[in-house]
Amino acid sequence: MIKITLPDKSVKEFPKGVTGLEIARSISEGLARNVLSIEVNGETWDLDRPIHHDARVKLNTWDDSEGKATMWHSSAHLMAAAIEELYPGTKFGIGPDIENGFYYDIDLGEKTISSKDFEQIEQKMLEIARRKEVFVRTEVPKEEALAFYQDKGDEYKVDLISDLEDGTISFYKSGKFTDLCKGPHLIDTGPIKAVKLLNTAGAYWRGDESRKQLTRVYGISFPKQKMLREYLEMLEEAKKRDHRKIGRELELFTFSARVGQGLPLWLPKGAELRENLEKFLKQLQRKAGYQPVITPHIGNRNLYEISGHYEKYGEDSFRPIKTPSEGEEFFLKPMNCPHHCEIFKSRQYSYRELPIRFAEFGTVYRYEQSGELHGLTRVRGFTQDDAHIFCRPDQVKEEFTAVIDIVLHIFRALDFMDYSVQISLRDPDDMSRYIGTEANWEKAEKAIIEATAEKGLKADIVTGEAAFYGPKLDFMVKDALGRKWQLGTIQVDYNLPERFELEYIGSDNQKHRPVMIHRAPFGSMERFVAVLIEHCGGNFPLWLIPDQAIILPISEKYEEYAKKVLHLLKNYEIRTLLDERNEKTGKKIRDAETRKIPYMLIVGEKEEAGGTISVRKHGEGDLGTYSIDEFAQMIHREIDRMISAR
RNA sequence: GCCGAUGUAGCUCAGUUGGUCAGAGCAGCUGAUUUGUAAUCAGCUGGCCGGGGGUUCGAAUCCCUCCAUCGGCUCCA
Repeated sequence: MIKITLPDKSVKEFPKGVTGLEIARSISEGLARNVLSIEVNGETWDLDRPIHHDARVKLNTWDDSEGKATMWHSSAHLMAAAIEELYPGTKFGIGPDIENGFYYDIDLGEKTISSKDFEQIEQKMLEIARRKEVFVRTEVPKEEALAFYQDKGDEYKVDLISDLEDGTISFYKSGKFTDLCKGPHLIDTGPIKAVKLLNTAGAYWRGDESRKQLTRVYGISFPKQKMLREYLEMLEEAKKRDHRKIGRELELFTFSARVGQGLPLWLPKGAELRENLEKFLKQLQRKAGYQPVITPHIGNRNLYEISGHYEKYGEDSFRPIKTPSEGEEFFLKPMNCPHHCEIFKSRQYSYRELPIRFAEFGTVYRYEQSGELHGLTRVRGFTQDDAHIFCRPDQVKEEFTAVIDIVLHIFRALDFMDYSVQISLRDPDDMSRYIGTEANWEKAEKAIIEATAEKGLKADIVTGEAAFYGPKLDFMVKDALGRKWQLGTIQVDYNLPERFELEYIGSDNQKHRPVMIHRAPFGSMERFVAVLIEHCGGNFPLWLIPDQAIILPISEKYEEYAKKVLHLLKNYEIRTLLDERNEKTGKKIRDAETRKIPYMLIVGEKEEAGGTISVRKHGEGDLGTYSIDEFAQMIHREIDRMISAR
């Protein structure tokens, strides 16, 4: 007998060799019907794999992410099986489960596959699923596995197996389809009741641009048809929050092919929104001891040779601008730091003056590959809410944590609580990608890790994601469709101060090298606004929104009174519009609701007589009658509540 | 940049196999209406069917090419 410990700490005895399915059945028939995989001492196993030793186990159902993963991984095999039947000769790459569903990378040779073919594949998948094909695990020696795929002519699998360690290699077979796979899988294809292929994409073999591009087919599956329907509805809902759609509807920004792709044009409402954000941060920065600086949009080639940007990005970036007679070369600035370094160099600093904090909403231009551009989140010209802190080595941690505080303050003010934090370190196996010494990198990475821990932030540590001059702490947020974007970033840099030979005079009257902290709490205004739009669905916080209120006169008769109210509210610094159109009140309300204006102020006979306004709140409805003063106080209180740190 | 898809009025979309196919709703303009918490009525304007080239007696529709957009891949200072 062996002892099996369940998640609730209860211990049950089973005969040696008991399987997950048998454990589930011993608990209840219902669980046995719904269980998808089992975790044995933290490792996910097939339900029919015998357990020979005492173990902690957890039974995974659809409600566990591990259960979904098992389902989706098996669904990837199911899709591959369907594709192999429909398109004989297809070669298969990899087919994992992902956060929402699964994909399989396939090579169809001369054939192509597109969304038109999806239905046929889905039908075939369901047909196979209904047969309840059992997933059979077999283990074979490496040579045998290689021979199998060499025979089949599938060079991708051969490539995969060649990289595996010698020994036995596991295969899973269900029906006619056999696949190299370490598992685990469902018992059989039965639980897969609903499938939907979502899209296709080109994907380089092993993520390497220089290798062949395979066709990646994305799909998702569910144990119930209803769940699929709900998932598709959810996707539709998410599309409604897409910043590109809302940006157009609310007239925030646009693009023009004539101006150039990836170059956003901010419309008046969008510009006002952005200015409100900038004002907010400028105020915060002034309090935190930042000094504004302003630098030009281009810089001499020499500047970027010193910073290392030229070597790193010169060839892949915009071409230089040349002066006609002197033959000088200038680049559109890709970053503000080199300019700020030169500002620091413009005079001598004492250790007593540090830290020096230079802040600039600096617009930068980067060549992004055309296929990478995406609304406001990935553009070729954007404005960073940039600042560079030049400090003494002993001030790094304190300055770093102070920046974290600013980022978190902003996130709170915008009710932006669903973010993740990532520490990006260098790739120790490929130091050629970076500038600077080992010792400097170690110091910088240590500073970030310690400061982050001190602030109690739970950060994922990712190697190989650092900037070329230093490690980063990034704040990431998901968009409406679940894609992750980097917003705020804080970077510790020992390298650029060396390259620019930055110095300050220490208490010992000697020259010392400062440390630089690069930081941008929003990241870029463009990307931040994009994510903000999707976060609030265009219903911006009251303090930020361009138009806070709109006056809706019942008829032309009350226009004079409406103008008086408008004047009063403007004196209260409430951003107010007046709808003077010759329309019925219902229409004006509908339009104001569509424009997502927070407050609608209806004025007619009653209001004019009493010197009041009828207040309707966006998305909520009639709030009743207020005096102008009362309303103004209410607005200001609401705003204060939002922007004061909670 | 690569793979795949898409491109018809400002916006959202119809347009059958190439042959009155240049359409609708909203928006806009002009009038009428003087309006009380999500759409008042009527009339009108508006499109080189993304650009260019080709096939054809004839192209929004088929082919090539360029541009832009969308979904991924790669990249992201």
